Amino acid sequence: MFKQKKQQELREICKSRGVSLTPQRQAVMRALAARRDHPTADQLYEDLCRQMPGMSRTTVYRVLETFEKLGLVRKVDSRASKAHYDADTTLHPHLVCLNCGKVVDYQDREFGHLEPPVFTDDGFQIVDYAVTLVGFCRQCRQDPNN
Amino acid sequence: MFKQKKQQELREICKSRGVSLTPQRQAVMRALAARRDHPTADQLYEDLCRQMPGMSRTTVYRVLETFEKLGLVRKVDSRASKAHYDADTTLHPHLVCLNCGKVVDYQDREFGHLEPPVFTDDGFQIVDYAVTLVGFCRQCRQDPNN
DNA sequence: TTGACGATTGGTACTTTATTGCATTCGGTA
DNA sequence: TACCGAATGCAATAAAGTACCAATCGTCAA
Repeated sequence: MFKQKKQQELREICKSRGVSLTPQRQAVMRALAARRDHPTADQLYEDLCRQMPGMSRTTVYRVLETFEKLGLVRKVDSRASKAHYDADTTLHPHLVCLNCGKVVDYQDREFGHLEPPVFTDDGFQIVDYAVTLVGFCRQCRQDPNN
Repeated sequence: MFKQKKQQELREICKSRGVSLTPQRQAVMRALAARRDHPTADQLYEDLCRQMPGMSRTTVYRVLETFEKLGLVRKVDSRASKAHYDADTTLHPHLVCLNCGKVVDYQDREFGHLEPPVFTDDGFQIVDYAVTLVGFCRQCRQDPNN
């Protein structure tokens, strides 16, 4: 199961990078990996408050930032003015709903596979890319008021 | 010239959609179309303050929102937690710098041209998509402190 | 197993980005 | 040129994210 795998990876990375394996970090990873969508820091904070009273919003933001640096999670590109996080760091396309802002995986993980150059003519170094499909999720098409 | 073309388009769209052609709207369009990168609302506001004292930040936000609804501008997808705007509404890939956050066009406008389905198996309706190349611009590679 | 040390956390305050409400002013039409 | 609804400016507020610092915790060596 993905959730277990990520907990395992978290333990290994913490160990090898000399970073503490705190209950908060484990909880954030568990909460993120448990979701099939790609939540914002605040959405995760809400999940975590229930499971772990006393959890601080600041900590959630910081843990996610740390995870990003460790390569354990990724920020998802979207038009929305807030960061969405994905525990699956392999390259794959996302769907973003224009109505509710939800971010989920696109079924065909190979869709939009590209091979950008390492450098552009301008000297811009490309290290990553994202393919984002934008539209309206089924729920929002049925009931546009969320 | 692109700037002139967009001013023209603004006049036409305002007329046909029964929306006022205010000096503020013209100024925002001029300021946005004049830039080769894709600025945030606040960056535009700063440009505009110089050209048009008394211009309000709120107005810039509202005008951009209106333009988006009218199809005159687009928000650019990015990992950053703020909205970047592009006056070129045709589909083309962007480069985003991870260091300074700058958003610019990728030279090869045909790169990453895709044909996503109109509906996914989940019933998600796809109306648009974005290809974003992520990395480090030349300036930031030479001087990572901005 | 314990003690010490540096890393991490929680809380608060603050910044940045964006939105809302409302009185005033303005653009477009008659 | 006067009217009317739309748009603006200002101030207040909301939402998203960051900085600071004292208190606490996880890790490692003894």
